[in-house]
Amino acid sequence: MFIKINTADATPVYAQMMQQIKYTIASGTLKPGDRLPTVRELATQLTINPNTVLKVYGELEHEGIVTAHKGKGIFVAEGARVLNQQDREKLLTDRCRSLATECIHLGVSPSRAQELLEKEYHKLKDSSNSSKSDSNNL
Amino acid sequence: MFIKINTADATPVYAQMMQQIKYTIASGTLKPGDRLPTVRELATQLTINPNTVLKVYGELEHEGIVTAHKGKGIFVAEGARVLNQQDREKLLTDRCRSLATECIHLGVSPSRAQELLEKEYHKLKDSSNSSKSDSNNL
Amino acid sequence: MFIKINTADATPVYAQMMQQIKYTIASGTLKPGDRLPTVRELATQLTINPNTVLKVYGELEHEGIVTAHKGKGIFVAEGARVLNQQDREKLLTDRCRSLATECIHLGVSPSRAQELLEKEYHKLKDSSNSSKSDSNNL
Amino acid sequence: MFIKINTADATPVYAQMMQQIKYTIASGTLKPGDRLPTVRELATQLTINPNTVLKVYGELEHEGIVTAHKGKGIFVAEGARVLNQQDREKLLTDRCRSLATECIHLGVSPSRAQELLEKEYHKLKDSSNSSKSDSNNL
DNA sequence: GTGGTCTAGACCACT
DNA sequence: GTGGTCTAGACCACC
Repeated sequence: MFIKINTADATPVYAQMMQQIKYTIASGTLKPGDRLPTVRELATQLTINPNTVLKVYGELEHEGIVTAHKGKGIFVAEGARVLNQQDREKLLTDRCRSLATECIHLGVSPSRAQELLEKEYHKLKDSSNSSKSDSNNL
Repeated sequence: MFIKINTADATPVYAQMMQQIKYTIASGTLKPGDRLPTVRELATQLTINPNTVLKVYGELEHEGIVTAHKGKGIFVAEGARVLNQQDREKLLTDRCRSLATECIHLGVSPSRAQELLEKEYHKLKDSSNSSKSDSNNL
Repeated sequence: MFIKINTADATPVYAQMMQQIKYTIASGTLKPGDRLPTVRELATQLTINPNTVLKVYGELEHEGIVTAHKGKGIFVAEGARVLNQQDREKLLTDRCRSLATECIHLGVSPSRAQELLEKEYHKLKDSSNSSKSDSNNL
Repeated sequence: MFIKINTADATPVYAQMMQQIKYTIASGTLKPGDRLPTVRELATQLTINPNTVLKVYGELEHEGIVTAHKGKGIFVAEGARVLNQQDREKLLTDRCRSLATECIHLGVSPSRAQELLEKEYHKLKDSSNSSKSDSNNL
């Protein structure tokens, strides 16, 4: 699979996994209805505890990104949107504030960040629309 | 003052602080020999526990990025590395990709994120300019 | 504390706890800002594992009913509403369907259930408005 | 047919089924000697695994509520207890209190819940009446 | 064999 | 001493 864990990073393992799974789905590498690796598969592959994977999948299910079916597996949700406009704005604002903070510390102009954001966004969109040339864009 | 803690982020407070201080030094905004805020200043300003700040400074000193001088304060070490523009862009690109991922999952347009980014950036800038009585400019 | 776990019940321990904590808050026995028992307290008192309590508190935080502060404790949230209208309706409809199902099986008219619902609702509301006579209404 | 499974509920499928069958018998809707649906019927109708139904019937037989006759089917046991009106109200009151609790946390008026309750009740009734070709009336 | 609950206990982040 | 992450492993519900 596609996940890399950096245990040296202070970011919790489960948070790293969530970010990367979200990315994989956003990029179209995994599409609605697709089955994700089983809890045990991911756990053994990443040499982490199954409970950690379980937590990740639980959180993703809470966010409406995947749905679990006992005895069957975990699947990418059919595009269900869960958060309302207000919550979305709040979440996004948090993220943007963090990014703005980094711009300041790195001494990079926000317009450059905006360019990069747009570029990355369209990369993701393009790769999710074309099922074939995924590998180029990762 | 430029440090902003995002409690919504899963990243621990101390890690956020370290990253931001490192970046500020890496960008050249803080130069070798510059004095950092005292433990007490930072703690009261960010409304966090002094022990947390102490830990951050201890860790930074351990990494050779700052050096403590008893009774004087904490200073940026002489050997502190400054990243070039390319390195900084690479770091920023990672963050922008994460943000783009969130945009897709939240179903929000990138232009909205760009607006928010700009808004948050200027908010941060304004708040740092208006606090002229800060003892230093970290 | 106020929680009773029935291990004979097929309902998971964590679900029983959530229901009862929600009830305690809804009834006003616990008010916004009040501190809940610590993870370890609840765990030892109910002779269950701290992780189970942690899961309960985590879920409640997800639902916006409590907020956690590291090193301080867990507190009843200040009345934050998280779900949007659509999600609320969905959740409530599920609950009503379950209740309707029980009415049918028990051979009780829905109007009787409606009466009981109204009665219980006002009991909760009354007990949350009057801080003094709580014990009577439990 | 009267059994409805609510997958959103944390209560396991088999437990929901057992409760509903017990209640139907307790209310006198199903009387001693009445025949229950076959395992296969119930499984296909509720789109669940036959093993789950098998387990439910096995458990009910173990509790002495039904008796299996090879080649004939499953029947309500002669000694099955019928609850009086008061017992049934007590059960229902518990559920109504839970629903009232949810109303408060969701910030929804009880009258809205009452509407939904009525709506769901009639939906269930209609669906059970329209399925005349069901082999029995559980 | 799949996801999910629960236990037991180590270790970390923060006050 | 607080909540939170992670591990290790048993057992259950469901397919």
